[in-house]
Amino acid sequence: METIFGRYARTSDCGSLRREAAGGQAVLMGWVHRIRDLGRAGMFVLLRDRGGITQLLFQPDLAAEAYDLAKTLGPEHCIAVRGEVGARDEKNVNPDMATGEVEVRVTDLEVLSRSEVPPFEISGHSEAKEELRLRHRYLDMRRPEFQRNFLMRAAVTQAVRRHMSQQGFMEVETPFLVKYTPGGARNFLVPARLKPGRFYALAESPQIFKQLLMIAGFDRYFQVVKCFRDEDPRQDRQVEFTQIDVEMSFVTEEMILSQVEGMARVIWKEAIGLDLPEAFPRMTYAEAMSKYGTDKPDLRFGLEHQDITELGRDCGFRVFEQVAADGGLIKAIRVPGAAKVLSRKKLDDLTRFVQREEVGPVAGLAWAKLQAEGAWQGAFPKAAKPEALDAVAKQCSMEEGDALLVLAGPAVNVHKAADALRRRLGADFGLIDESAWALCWVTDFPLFEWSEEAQTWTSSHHPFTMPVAEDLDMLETDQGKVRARAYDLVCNGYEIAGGSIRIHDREIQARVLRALGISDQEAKDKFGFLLEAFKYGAPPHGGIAAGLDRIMMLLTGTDSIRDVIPFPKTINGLDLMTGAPGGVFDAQLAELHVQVTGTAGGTSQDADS
RNA sequence: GGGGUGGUAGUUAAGUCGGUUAUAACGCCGGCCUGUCACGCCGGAGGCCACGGGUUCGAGUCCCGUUCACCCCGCCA
Repeated sequence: METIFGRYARTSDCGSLRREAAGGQAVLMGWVHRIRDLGRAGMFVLLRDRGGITQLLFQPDLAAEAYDLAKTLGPEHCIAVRGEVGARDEKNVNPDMATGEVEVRVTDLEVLSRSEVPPFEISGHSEAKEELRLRHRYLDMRRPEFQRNFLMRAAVTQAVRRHMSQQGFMEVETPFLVKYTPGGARNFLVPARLKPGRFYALAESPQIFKQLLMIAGFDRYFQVVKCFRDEDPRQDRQVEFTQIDVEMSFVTEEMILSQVEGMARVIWKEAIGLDLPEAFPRMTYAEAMSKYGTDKPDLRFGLEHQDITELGRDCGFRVFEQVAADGGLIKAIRVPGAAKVLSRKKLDDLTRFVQREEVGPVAGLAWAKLQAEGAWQGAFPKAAKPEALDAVAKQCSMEEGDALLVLAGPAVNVHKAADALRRRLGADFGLIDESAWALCWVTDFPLFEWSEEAQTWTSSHHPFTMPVAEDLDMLETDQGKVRARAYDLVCNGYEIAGGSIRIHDREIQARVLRALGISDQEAKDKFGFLLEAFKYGAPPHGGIAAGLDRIMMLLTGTDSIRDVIPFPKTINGLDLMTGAPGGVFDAQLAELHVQVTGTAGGTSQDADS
């Protein structure tokens, strides 16, 4: 038997052979996916590589030596084979396989690398625990679904680069090691060996640099770039993640939004062949909060919130009257046709759910059912004045057989609880169209948020966000009402991009910084270089950053961004495969002039214990 | 920082009220099988019940702590 590797090149990958190839010679290399030994009939081996899976046939009559060697194969052995492509008989065709019409009748087999029995089945159907899969990430990534995800990601990234370049954007790299700036996300810190006692920060985004690129006259910039944020990871958040970062000069919101819509169309087309609409619907932040209780509403289903605070003010139902009097919020969700389905037990369950949402106190969950012939059921309708009840029913468009769920309490809590409740109901009642792509712009965010902790106004977006022109007068007087020229792109309940028009006017910038309680000296210390740059003819500019990981999570239909990041970290920020973050030796710390005090779980002395 | 769920064979899970030798499926190993495709049949091996304490005559099971994974809040665009 001839050796194969180094002597023959692969004739194709394992996903390419079709009936037309029958009769020809094939050389394939890949991993043993599955083995079916039928004794004297021969041995079927599924060979897998990035391209797909091909069935190999080993028979004693065909090639005794190859057959005997094949008997020693095990799962995940890496092999090379050579043989004739055979068309399968009609009755042996496997319609579920892309290569199901053929098989390779192997005459030569070379074992390139044997494999121990892997810790979990790559070809299997039962999912191993996440912990184990992350520890052996390179094995998990062998699975065809994973390879499909990453191939799609690569295709999307390429399509974005191609499209953006065609649109006149230039790709520019910005530094990761940057100056620490307080506010916003917590930074990872990197000690500067050459300047003892000083630290770099890992960039949480290229924000300031892309603005400087605009001042530099680059006009249109984009970058596919890693960002670092030392905050607790989540299903849709990692400490390091990838943004498609975009900035443009001489633009208005309209131009940026339409540019991003074009990019999104390219992405969806490339990834799943879908044509998104020319323009996406828009709603203001105020509308989103009012109807959905969140700034990233899932628009694949209804169940909008109704604000019935005014109707509750003098309705006869004590709880509501009290909340209205206290300046709280009352929100109702009409659940069509749910009067029967929402049993007492189910309602109790939902009550526990909204109170368990750790959203702060809400006054429980009131409910009302409209039965046949206008008969009401529930504590609220029983206590409420008839005219108040009618008004509520009218506003909520109640029909017979509907149920109404009502939350009352402090506005922030009610929004949060009603958002959670809406999503829960949507899922429970199967109202979510899983095949839908509900993209939507949310605009007119508040410029500032009050921070209880710091007892000061903070930027909702960042300090360089341009206020809406007609709100400028309120910068000194009514900061909470000032709207920002900021926008988010939301898809199916996930924020997938966010950006703003930036301030290019030094006077407005100074007023915003003052509103944030940042003194001139402080501003100079923190981002003096940017303010300095604004002195030299800064063009009007704005931009956006899209979360590539989240977009890929949605497009691949996976439920965590971990599934579209090759080497993700756990919820504790650990890399279970490499053991990062690991300890370091004292000598390294000494060189950095860094001392470690608290060493919970591992000392600095035994590196990588 | 807070709340929740979980960790039992290589894997996924079951394990009753605290009580004999800890089950099953898949995988693995050996054998059989002339067309399988999640092949099938027969047999076999495989366990520090996450870790550390405690209660008890006796702990996989109860209690306390630790740790890891996942979900949520805080945090984070």
